[in-house]
Amino acid sequence: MIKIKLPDGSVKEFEGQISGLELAENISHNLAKAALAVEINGTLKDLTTPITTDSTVKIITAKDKAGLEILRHSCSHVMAEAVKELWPSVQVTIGPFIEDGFYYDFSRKEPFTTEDFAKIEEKMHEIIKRDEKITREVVTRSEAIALFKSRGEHYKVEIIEDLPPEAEISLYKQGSYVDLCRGPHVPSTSYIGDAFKLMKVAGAYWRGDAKNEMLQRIYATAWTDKKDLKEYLQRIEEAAKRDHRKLGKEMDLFHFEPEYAPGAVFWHDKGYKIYRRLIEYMRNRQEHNGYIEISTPRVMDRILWETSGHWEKYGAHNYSGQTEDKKWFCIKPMNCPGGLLVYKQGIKSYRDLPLRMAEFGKVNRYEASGALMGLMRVREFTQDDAHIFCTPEQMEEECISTMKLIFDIYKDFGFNKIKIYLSTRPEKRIGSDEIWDLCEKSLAQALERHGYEYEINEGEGAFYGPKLEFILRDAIGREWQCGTIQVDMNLPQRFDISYIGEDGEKHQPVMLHRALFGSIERFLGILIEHHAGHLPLWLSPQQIIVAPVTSQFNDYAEEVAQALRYAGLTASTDIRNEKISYKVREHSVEKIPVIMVVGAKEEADKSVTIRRLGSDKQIVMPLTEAIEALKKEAEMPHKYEA
RNA sequence: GCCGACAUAGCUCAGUUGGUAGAGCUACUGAUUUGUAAUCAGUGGGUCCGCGGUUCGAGUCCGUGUGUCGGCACCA
Repeated sequence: MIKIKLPDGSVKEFEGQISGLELAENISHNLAKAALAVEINGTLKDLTTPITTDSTVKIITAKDKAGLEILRHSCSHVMAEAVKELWPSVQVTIGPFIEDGFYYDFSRKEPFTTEDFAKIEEKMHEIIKRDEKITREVVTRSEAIALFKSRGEHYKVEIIEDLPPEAEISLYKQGSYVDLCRGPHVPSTSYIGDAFKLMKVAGAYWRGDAKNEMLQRIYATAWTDKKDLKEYLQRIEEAAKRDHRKLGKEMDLFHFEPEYAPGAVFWHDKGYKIYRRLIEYMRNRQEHNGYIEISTPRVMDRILWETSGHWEKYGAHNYSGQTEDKKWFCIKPMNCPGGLLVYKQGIKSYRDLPLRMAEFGKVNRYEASGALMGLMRVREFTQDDAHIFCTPEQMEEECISTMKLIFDIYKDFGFNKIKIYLSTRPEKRIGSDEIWDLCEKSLAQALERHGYEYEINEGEGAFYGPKLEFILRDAIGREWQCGTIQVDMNLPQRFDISYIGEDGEKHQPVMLHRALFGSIERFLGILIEHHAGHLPLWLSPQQIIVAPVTSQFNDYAEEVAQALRYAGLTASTDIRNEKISYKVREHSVEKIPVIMVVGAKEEADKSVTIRRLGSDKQIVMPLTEAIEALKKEAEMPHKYEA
């Protein structure tokens, strides 16, 4: 007699062992039809797995996140089977589910083409129609190795050989296809349905290591039904419409010169206005949070980065060169040495700490050519950098207040969902383990004491210290890493900085590196995509266009624009001899937030007709009222008067 | 950097099996005085990414360099 507890709290009793499928059938016929897998005491298993002891059991369907993931994983096996049927000499490697779908990495000399996609998809539909049973089998290590060797699957053999000795080795079979896999999977191929699509082929290193061979990765998306698939494809289209590279051109914000300055931004008037506005905002917030601001040279002797350790680790990614006097200069790739040199001016007392030293520093890094991506990844960018020098006792409080500032600032830009990662010591690092222990512990403590949820990124810290990373989620659900706080006890040591403590003795301060936007360029790109170009009024470089209906009202249009400008708003007139619909269209494409149309009526009663970007409603109101409302809306959040 | 695709007018793109480059928008000129996402007509506009090769002949084929895009690796 075994007892099975179900998610609704009810308990069912059975004479002997029972499989997930039989259990589902026992609950309801519909559930049995929808069942894909089963969760036994918190572990996902195949539907056919026998339940032999008292257990808590949940039947997994495509409605569960886990169900959809299993479906995708099974679909990746079907794709691999299709590829093997079409090109038997191709070797398979790994094929996990991912967000929105799955991929499979293949080893094959000839590149896969998009024409191959149609063939593969057709074969997959065929396999699904065959409704091949998917079965699990546990084998010994030597049996598994022999099997995959005989099939010429050398990557699989390598995976098995690297498995820990105690690992259970399971095979999943469907038709003539066998894969090494932990599972679970759907019971047979027909469960997968037809809501999948091969998306793209890309290179990927075997085991994620650039030293290894490059495989061909086929990405695909898979859903429970066609409707979800269609929605997903529309989501991708929507994301393409928001692409900041496309919008940047349409809004005339910036351009690149791939020939002369790859990865460096040429800011146009409007783009630079936003850029300056972001700095103005951040400067304002920092000044009111006890920061001072400095500016240090962009070109300095490379000795500084040899001292910091950056040269050894990143030398090849720096811009540097020798001058006539045989010195090696380096365009700064980060601002820290500059800040440290400013700190070293004069003697610091414990009374001077915490010393929060900000710098909007332009830095250059020779990023790998393949890493460049619009404003998101560039070779020349501006950090909203700051270095906080403090005593070890102040460290936690400084981390907390910086975090509070970060969340508050992101809120002003419309980002409310923020993830935190704690990145710990990497393999290649400087400093003793004792220092690392202390730094990591204090960051974790700061987070936990104040109830922040976070995840750990093992080994992803900077080479001089652990870091907190702040990831924000945009309007269409994409995640971007922006802010960071890094605890550093190594550079203070290397640059030999100190303060005089209450005891009259010299002590070494802790250095926190922090950036909130991260890079102004990148943050601006994220903002464009987040708002799909519809920037809030306070960030818009051109807030208002006043368009007269005919040239008869040019004077009144100018009068309106003048009044708006007096109120501190950015307003221009469009007195071109064009139809009003033409002007509306053009300024809408340029993402101008407010279009004011003026004609006889408006001139007569000193009013304006307002059309807001993204709406086709027309609102008539007195000019004075409009100015007051827009002036209020255009105020920078958290603006403090000096 | 690696794998793959791509590079044609200011922009978006077409260009057959190799035969001497085209559309729409933009710009310019003129007409039109217009009430909320493209008024009409005319005129301009090209190192077909660079270099080399094959060929009687290359935007088209081959090699190479540069860059862009999609990923991977990297991200102080």
